Order: sequence, then C-alpha cells, then structure tokens
Amino acid sequence: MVGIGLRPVAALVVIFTVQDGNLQVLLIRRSAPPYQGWWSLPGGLLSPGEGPDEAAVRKLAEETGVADVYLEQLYTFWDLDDREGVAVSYFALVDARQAHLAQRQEWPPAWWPVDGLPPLAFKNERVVEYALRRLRAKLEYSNVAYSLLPAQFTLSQLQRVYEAILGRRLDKRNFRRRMLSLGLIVPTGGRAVEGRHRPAQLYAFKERRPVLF
Amino acid sequence: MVGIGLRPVAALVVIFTVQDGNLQVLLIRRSAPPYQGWWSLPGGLLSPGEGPDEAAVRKLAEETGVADVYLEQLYTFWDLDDREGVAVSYFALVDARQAHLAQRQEWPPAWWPVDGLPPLAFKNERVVEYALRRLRAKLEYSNVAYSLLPAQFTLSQLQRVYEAILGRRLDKRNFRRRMLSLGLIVPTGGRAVEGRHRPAQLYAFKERRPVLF
DNA sequence: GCAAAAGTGTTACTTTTACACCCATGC
DNA sequence: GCATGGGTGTAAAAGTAACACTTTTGC
Repeated sequence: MVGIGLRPVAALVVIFTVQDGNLQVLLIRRSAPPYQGWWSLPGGLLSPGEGPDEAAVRKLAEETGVADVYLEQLYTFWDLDDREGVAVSYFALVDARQAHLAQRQEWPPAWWPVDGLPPLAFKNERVVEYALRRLRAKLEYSNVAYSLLPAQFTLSQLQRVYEAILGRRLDKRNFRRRMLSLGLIVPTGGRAVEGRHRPAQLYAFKERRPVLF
Repeated sequence: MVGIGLRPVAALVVIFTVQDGNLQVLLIRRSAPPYQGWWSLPGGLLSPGEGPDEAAVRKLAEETGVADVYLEQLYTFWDLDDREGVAVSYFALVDARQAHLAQRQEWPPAWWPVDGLPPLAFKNERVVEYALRRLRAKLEYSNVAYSLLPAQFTLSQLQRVYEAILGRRLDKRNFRRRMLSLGLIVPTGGRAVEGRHRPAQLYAFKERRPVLF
C-alpha cells in the first residue's frame, strides 16, 4: 500500500545547445507506451537514495556524456501526467561539440530546433517553454553562456550564441563593448584562422562557473 | 514495500508580511518530535489527490485564513531531512491586517522578524533565505507588493513596504515617480486622515494580480 | 583585386540618481 | 504656532541604442 504523501518523483532535463546559430533541445524518441513513438524530454524516476539533482546529472551524462556543465533547477510540475507524479525539472547548457549523444536503437536521443519541435509527450511543451524563458532571462545577468562554448571562442561565436537564444540580432559594437566592460571574458592572445578573411582574436570566460551580476 | 521512485513529498510555505516597517515570516512552534520545541515553516506532506500547489494553498489558509494572495513556487529541496523526502517550497505575501493566525495550543503560529529568526528545524533557514532573495528580486520587476497591502493605501505605506523588504531606505521623490510612471498604481480620490498632519492621497494597484514588467 | 568576416567611436536619447523646501492638518 | 508627515522639480551622471567604414586575410 502506498503511504500518505508518497508519490512517484521524477527528474526532467531540458538540455540546450547552440549549433549553426540555432538553439536546440535534446529529445528522446519513446520506444514503449505511454506515448510510444512520440518525443519527450529526457527524464525518469529517481533511483533509490538519489536526489532530484543527482538524477538530473545522471540523465544528462547518460544522454550526452557530459558533466560539469551549467545545470539549474527550474520548476516542479505535478500535472504533466495523470498519475499524481511530481516532476522536478532542470535545464542544462552544453557545447554540442563536446556532447556525444547516446547511440541506441531504443529511446534514441536527437537535437531538435527549439522553434520547430514535434508534439511532445506529457505536456513537455510547457517545460521547454518555461526553460526557454528562464534561459533568456538568465543570459542577461549571468555568464551561463560559458557552458555553450569551448574554452576559447571568438566574439562572433559568442554573439551568435546570444542571438540564437534571444531570437534577435544584436549590434556588434554594443555587444562587444558590453561583454568586455562586464569583465566576463578576456582575450587569450590566440587567433582563429577560419576562412579567407581576417583571423579573429580568441577569448575565454574569466570564470567557467556560474556568476551573476 | 515502497516502490521505486516513490518518495514522501511535502509542501513548505514561506509566508511573508510587513508590519510596522518590518518584514516578518510566519513560523510554527513544533509540539512533537522531531525538533520538538523548535520553530519551523508551515508545511506538511501532500494529502491524497493533492498537488503541491494545492497543499501550499491549504497550509496558507489553515495558518492565516487568507486565500487569493500572491503565492509562487520557489524551489524543490530534497536534503532538508534524512528521509529522502522532497520538499516543494513556496512563498506567499499576505497583508497582516487580513490574516488571522490560527489559535491553537499545539503547533501555534507566530510572526517573526526576518532578521531575527530563531534556529529553525529542518534547515529551514535555507528556504527562508532563498525566498527572501527571490522576493527582493521580484519586487523590482513586478507588482507583487499588492498582496501585502489593503485595497487602498498611501504612497508612504507602499514605500515602507518596499523599504522593509529591500532592507534600505529609498528616496521619496524617486520612489513616487517610479511607481506612478510604471502605471502600477492609480489615485483613488480618497484621502487618509491619519494624524496631526496633512492627509495623504490614497492609491490602489491597477491590477490585484501578478504583473511582470 | 575582391570577397568575407574582424574590428573599431561617436552621438543622441533614456534612465537613474541626488538633493531641499513648502503644504496641510491636528493639537 | 509648531510638530508631523505629505507633497513636489531639476540637474548631473550613467547607461543604452543607433549607426558605417576600415582592416586583414585567402583565394
């Protein structure tokens, strides 16, 4: 018998990346009911002895192989399914170049552009929407973008990440001035030779851990 | 036997009010173990069929008699006790004049000034601290203060609420200009005769529901 | 020499801050 | 008439937003 107050508790992770100037979300194709054949966010019930944060870290590692990325608790939903379950949601920011998606026949993960998602199982649209709002807000007053980029990057790459997330173009001069005057990033001295044009100065985040301002 | 992923799930509410220029939190004195004799936040396990939001609303009503106040989910903690329980926390804003604290011998509630709290059970200090940070932030970009004041109030009363929450003095002229230019409040035409001094214009919030800006 | 992206300053405008005195009332 | 809080404007500073051309490289 289920005791009073005992509920299924799951963790759910919205894993974002920016690739080719597009903000993408990791989805998993469901290979069994309920919602067989549909796509949903990675997640699942807590394992014994595990807290929601630990479950989120585990899911993230299972699907992408990465650890030590930006991961933040979002919101706890309780009406995503009909089973009185509670879902603690998270969002994570990963650099697609460092992520290696799990290769499996069943429940395969894939990146989807955030503005072209398929119908999702368990009302996961609400979770993605919530995550996106929070990510956009956070971008304005923190350095979380560090988690979407390699250790060194050009200012143009950084700007493309911001533009992809915010969904609008930014002014190049104002953007560069702001990033530098906030002291978020420093030039490394290296240069990126990338095509038949002038090489770009490489920069790095001063801190590769969350900083608010 | 407890199934996989089944956990005790509780709701926990940080109920704030402003009284005499002081920000206060509602605490309950524990009348049984664990932590007998200590103070803690109101909360408890979800009832059958109840979601965390509903449990928070219920707790709020039980302790203060109020409904329809500002109530927002905060964060889900899981390491507040040793029992693998999950605690979904909320914060609420109530007008002390409209709140009637439950009168009971056991588990009596009381208002405590937020900067003079007693030691709390279940690491509830972390929850209060988190709630306070969120409340301070929210005050700057929303109208949530409506929930701490009666339908009509003077600008000085409103300012005292802001000052109590932010923990610093504000400039009277700048404060008034800002509140009015944001279009948060409107004069009602009434005046408050309150002492041997010039009566104050009464104002009301345009919206008595959460608005972000 | 030309295509491509890198890099760089100035100006107008908006927002924020600092600051001090007169007003209306009750006693 | 005096004590009390109510009410009001302005100027300086800071921050934000708009805008276009030169530079360096590969081919």
